[in-house]
Amino acid sequence: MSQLDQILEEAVKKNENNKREVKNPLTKEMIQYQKVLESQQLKSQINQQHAKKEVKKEYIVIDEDSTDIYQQNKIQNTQNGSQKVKYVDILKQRQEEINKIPKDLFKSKIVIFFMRNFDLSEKRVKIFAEQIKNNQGEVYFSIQEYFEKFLTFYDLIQEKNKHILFICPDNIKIDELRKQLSQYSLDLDVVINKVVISEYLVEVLKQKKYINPEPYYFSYINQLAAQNNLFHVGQQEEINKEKQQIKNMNISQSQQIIDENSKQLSNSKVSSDEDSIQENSLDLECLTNISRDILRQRKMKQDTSRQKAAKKTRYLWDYNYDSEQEQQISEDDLEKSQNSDKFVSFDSSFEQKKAEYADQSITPIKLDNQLFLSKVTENEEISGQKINYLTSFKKLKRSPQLDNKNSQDQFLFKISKSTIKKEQDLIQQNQTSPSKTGFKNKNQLDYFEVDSDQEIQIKDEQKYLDYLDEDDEDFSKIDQRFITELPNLKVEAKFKNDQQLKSLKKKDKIIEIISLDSDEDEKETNLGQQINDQEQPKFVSQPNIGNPFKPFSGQIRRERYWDERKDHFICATGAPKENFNKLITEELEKLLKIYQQEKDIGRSIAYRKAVGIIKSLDFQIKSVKDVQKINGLGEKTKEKIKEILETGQCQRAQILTQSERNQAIELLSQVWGIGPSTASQLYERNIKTIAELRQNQHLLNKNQKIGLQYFEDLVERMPREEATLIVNEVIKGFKELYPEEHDRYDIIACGSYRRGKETCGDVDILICRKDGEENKPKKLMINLICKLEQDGLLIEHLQFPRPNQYGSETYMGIGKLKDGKHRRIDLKYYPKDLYGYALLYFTGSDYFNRSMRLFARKKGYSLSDHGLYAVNRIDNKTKITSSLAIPCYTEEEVFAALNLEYKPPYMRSV
DNA sequence: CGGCAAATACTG
DNA sequence: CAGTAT
DNA sequence: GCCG
Repeated sequence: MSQLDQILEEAVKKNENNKREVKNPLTKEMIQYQKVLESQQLKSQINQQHAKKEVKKEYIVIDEDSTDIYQQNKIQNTQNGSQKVKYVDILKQRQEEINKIPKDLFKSKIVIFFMRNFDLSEKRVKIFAEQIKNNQGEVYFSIQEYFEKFLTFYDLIQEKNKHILFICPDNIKIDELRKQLSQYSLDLDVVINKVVISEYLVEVLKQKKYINPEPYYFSYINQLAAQNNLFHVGQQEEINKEKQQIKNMNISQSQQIIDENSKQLSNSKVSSDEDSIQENSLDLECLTNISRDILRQRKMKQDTSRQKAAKKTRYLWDYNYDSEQEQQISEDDLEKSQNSDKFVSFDSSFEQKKAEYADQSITPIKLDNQLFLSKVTENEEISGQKINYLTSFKKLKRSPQLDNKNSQDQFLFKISKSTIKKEQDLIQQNQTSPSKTGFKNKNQLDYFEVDSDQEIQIKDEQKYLDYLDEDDEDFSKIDQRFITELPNLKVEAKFKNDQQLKSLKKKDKIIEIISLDSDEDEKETNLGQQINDQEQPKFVSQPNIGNPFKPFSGQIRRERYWDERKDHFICATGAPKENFNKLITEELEKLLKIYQQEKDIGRSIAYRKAVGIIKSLDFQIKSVKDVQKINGLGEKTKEKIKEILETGQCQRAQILTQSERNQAIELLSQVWGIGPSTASQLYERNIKTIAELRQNQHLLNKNQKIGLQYFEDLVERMPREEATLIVNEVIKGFKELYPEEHDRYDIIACGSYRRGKETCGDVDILICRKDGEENKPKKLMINLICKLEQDGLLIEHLQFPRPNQYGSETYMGIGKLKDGKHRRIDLKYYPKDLYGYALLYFTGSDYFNRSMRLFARKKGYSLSDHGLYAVNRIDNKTKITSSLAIPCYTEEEVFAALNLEYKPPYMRSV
């Protein structure tokens, strides 16, 4: 039995377990059909892999002449003679392709290329430029170059009405573009419809309606990929035929095909003994692909059910979520409601694309990412050059044409041969895949233990590692197994004792239900107690398990390295109760606010950090020398501190806050739903005060209008006592709603309230099951909200809870006590597994969270309100996450997992 | 020079 | 899908 | 703006 069959069978079994399979024989046939399809796919993949071996040098031209590779290979190939034609063809093809673009597109136009990080090859740009010049157009290779030709302002005015076409790389950051343009007093929003992204030039042109939407063009890179059989271009009919054939078969026939295929599979394995490792690794790749497919299918199912739920919620939302009415909603109603203008369409973009292309008799191309990547990466040794293939891969992924929302996680990562071997041994030993359903006994976990002497050297992976600034430590040896997505490698955990295993089992509901120990039965603490200002509610106490992931020496070293340096992070030091440098932080916060408004992310982060650092000091700064050596405060900041110490204020801050524009923007962005961008847009329209805004409400959306309506109340911070009253009101409502179950839930006010502040901007209320069980009454949140609305607490709803993939729900609204003012109220429900993470997150402060997350990141984890995951970051945008979070049931455990000292909430006000 | 926390929802 | 807001 |  091949490994494929095992996986498939497992998937089928899982289906059975999940009661998805009906006894209807049709379903069985469908599964069988699926199996056949998959095995066919496998076969074709293998064939392609074999074919790949023979023609190796074809794919080198991905990034043609931007590097020397092209030249090198050109020479090689010229000597070789055989492949020369290929390159000539490509050049020709490129010319042809460009010729297809309507000539008058560039006629008499000014064309500016953004050459920074350009992803069009120089040759192609030259051809473009030539063509433009032939059409009486003007070409510039930077905005600067364009503006340099003007001697006087008068000259510039003359140009005003000319049409400028910007061509820029598709990886250019929109902010950068904006910045560049603003240097020349050009507003991005005005020119944006003249910006053309290079790689999908024609696609974009089509979308922007510059040219007729004729399907004559596929972007170059796609063609290249198509040449190399990476797409199924034009094969769709054949595939459909084949599919139809398989569908018409009966089970025994299809079984034959499966058998045949698996025979071929095993034959191909035996045939080349000398290359056995590679062959087997091939197998593993296929396995990965297929298991990923299965995962994807499962995810899609989840998605649809989630979409349904979302639709429903939306329906309820727009019909005042009458719970009686809800029961009567029929599928038809939902369908109708979805089609009405009122509702957002949930169609994925790929489906839309498909529909768009339907009348043009084009089948949208689906990119086989894995295959593509594997082909591309294979060439890295030949090239001998450092090319970021992953980036080019991502470009493909981002393509509007190919984009498919469900195609995330389709990366293929190299696994070292030794790892693969270990993996194979494991599979042979166990015969079953210890994937998520695995962990049948403790022994199975033990194999994950890696002796530090057996450290595996991996050179290939080096370039993928983004490990930091290291002189003394070589982190490149970290074993990639830690992050691999192969089903049986998903989690690599080693457990010190039974307790850890138990808690993980419990968390993931892995298999059997564990009989609860006496110590866990005891807890009945804090049930329904009133929130006490000082004493924090305790979750059912769990053994402090620390971090069960103790993977490899490289990772251990990495963690140690950062542990030694953790005093650079605020989350490790915390803030004293008192702020000794109020004057300084206040002034710096003014600057911070302004930079935030101006969207200067860099500076605002720097100032946020500086403010955090100063808040964390437990002494008063008397001279600059006191802060001389602190990491994070640079020259400029120190200058400003000096100025504040001497004059009591920062001149720059004063000047900036006094400007009318900044004042207006600050005022306007205090309205809930209006941020700096909207505020500055409003300012451009000459709206400077709330009264003026009230007269121009047509410019606002629903939530912004609500925010504006209660503006005067909402800008005020409420006293702590009022927040307590609101929380009590919510608890009271919850008790009345669920008289029997209420004491199983913790209802905690987080945010600045929990940090012990005297005033609160809003009330954050976290609802979480505390007795370790997890079966939430359906519609808990909706019911609670309705109830609170009936009680007169909630006045307006800003955001209604919707189900998300983690099972958490968030509600945002505006409430009011009798005789009180309107206040912002957030209600959040989190499943019990996320209790610690959620509490940590909503307690803040924002900078404390950032600092802690950054620390986690440096150590090789990813921290969010959904868990602490072991991750590997391939580049800054791509990360691979272990599928299981490190189980932390309380805040303390999160701190412990990161080897940080626990900080009580009042110390987190940085 | 590139990065700076992470994730979600809504809008147009 | 980018942008905005939280 | 600061860091590496």
